[in-house]
Amino acid sequence: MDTVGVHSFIVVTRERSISRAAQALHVTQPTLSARLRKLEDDLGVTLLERSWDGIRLTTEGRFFLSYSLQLFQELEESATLLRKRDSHEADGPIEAVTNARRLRIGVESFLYPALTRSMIEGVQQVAPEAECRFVDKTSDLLLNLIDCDGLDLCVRYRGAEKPHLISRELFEDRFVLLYPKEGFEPIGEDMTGVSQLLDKPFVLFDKTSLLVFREITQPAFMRLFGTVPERFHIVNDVDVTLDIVARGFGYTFLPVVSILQLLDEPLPFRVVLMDLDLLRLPLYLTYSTAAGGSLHPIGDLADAVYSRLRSRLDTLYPKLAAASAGG
Amino acid sequence: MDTVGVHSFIVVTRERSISRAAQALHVTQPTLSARLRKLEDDLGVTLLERSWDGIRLTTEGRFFLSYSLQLFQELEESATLLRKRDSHEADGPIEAVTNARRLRIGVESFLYPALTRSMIEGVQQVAPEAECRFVDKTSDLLLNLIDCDGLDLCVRYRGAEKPHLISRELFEDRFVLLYPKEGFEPIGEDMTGVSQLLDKPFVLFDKTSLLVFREITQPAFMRLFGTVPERFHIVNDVDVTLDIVARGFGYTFLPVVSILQLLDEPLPFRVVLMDLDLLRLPLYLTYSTAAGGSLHPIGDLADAVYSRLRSRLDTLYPKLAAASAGG
DNA sequence: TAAAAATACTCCATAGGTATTTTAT
DNA sequence: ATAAAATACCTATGGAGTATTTTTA
Repeated sequence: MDTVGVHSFIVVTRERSISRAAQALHVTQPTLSARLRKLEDDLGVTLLERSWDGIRLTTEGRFFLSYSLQLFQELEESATLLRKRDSHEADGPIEAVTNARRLRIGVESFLYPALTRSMIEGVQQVAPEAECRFVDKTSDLLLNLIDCDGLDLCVRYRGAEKPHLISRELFEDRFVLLYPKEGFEPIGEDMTGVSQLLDKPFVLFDKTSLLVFREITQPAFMRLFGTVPERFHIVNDVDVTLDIVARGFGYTFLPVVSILQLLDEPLPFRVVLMDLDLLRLPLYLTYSTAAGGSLHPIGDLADAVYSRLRSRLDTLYPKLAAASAGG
Repeated sequence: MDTVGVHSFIVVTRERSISRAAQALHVTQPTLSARLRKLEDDLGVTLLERSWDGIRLTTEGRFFLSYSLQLFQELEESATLLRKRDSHEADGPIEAVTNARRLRIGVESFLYPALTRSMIEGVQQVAPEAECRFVDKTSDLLLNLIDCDGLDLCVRYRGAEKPHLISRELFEDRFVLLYPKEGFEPIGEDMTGVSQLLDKPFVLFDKTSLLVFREITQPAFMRLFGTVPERFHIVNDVDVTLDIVARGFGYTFLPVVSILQLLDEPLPFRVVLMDLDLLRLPLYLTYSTAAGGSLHPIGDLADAVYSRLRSRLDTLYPKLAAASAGG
């Protein structure tokens, strides 16, 4: 698959016609038709419904469009920045990003609001002069990054066995069901009355990774309800996910750890710890002993971050019990 | 540029050798060398330093790697999901994402924590039964999305004049300089004493868009300091940016609006409103009157969201004055 | 001399163009 | 009849392979 195909698709979508898009792209209409067909063949799906008066997006086309736009924009941006740097028009920020001495730290997106603060504290303690980069990504992407030496240290679900990687288990994460205080009967530990939730939309946390949904959430739905919810809100931020539930606009379930930062105050929603085996995920601190990390005392650093995280995570269940009782 | 090139680059990075990567990819070594050369030619920069014992990433290579991994992962994921859906292995979540009736709302990343709650309130008031999708993206990407009918409504910097788009100005955003309470002399409104900050790293909020840095932050640095900071922390979340400053680990400047959600309590850092013309950005509510939106009363919805946002934004300067005086 | 990468050269797949046909109103 | 998209066909670029050379420890 090439970028001209993706770009063509984007322009066709914007112009709402292949012929018009062909003009905009300065290619002939058959050429553009062929590009689109090739893109569809590569993906194995139909993206556009062709008709005499232009085109319409199919369901698959709508889905792929959001990816395409982001993808293309990121590619364009990185290429632009690289070229500008090459011609000495830009420097500061790229130098900063690619600085080989920088300590690069990744956190699983679900846990970013909950755990990043503790990690900063650990770094400050051991390496107060270090420059840092903090990113939140899916666990899979974090593994790829650390494997390619694009990351020094990360917190992610599931361990990683590689020669140059060290993983230490932090916690066995479980899931909690979150639903609004108003408008629902309390749901028991055994999930009695859970079906009343199906009237509201499920709030799906989706940081460009619906695969997580498929692997974890979907089987859980089948066990809980025997079906998948009909209505969804979709959000790409944990805090907004929680906000929506607190406002009574939907319900959700999330890893327990991802609500850790809220447990010091009364919770604005109801919480039930879900006792399903398939919703248990080991959480690891993984760090790299490869080239990039060697400029910092990466072992000491991992120790400091580990102990900060552990002491924070140790407060989770006591706080959760208190918060549940209080609410 | 094609995906095999990017994928080749990723594997070479992981294997740390072209020959070994060639084996892993089941192609010959010259083929892989050619792919890499083509990728470098396309980008106009050298990504790898070749040597007898393998390869090393250049500065540009390190920079491009982080983009590549994300890019490739997103592409793979979208392709996988599309194919699974096509073979009826998956449905729920993709149906949900692509549901044509869904109300799709975007917010500029800088302002996501500050404004999303008000937008949810507006939607709940007018369309309590709607299913929603909330995303945070850069202003540029939001414009592309709404232009391709991938979004119904968004809050973004700068207006947008297109036949099917309506824009209403919400606010003229300004920037605030944020620095730790401990370890610094107070900085005046006229920026006296600002140079003491150069000892600490600047905290750069970077949601995959260093272009924002180049356009806005860099000229501001030149005006403030006559130079660009030497040290940077890089973070892709506004809340973590604020955390780092609060902990005395660096300083930053941000749009005023992006700290709105903190102004109800005493601020954990010091704040100075920056009086530079180049740091004034009009903020707009933009919505689409094209196909997608027509299933909702999009005009009414925009009105409700607009008035919620306006009343929230009206509290900003009074609260900021109170918070600054209190700190 | 051994391992890694680059170069030279051939072959074939395919992307792009022009001209034409099909489809729907 | 018209506007949009698909099809047929030709050409030229370029990506993949094999065989060989260069580089450096």
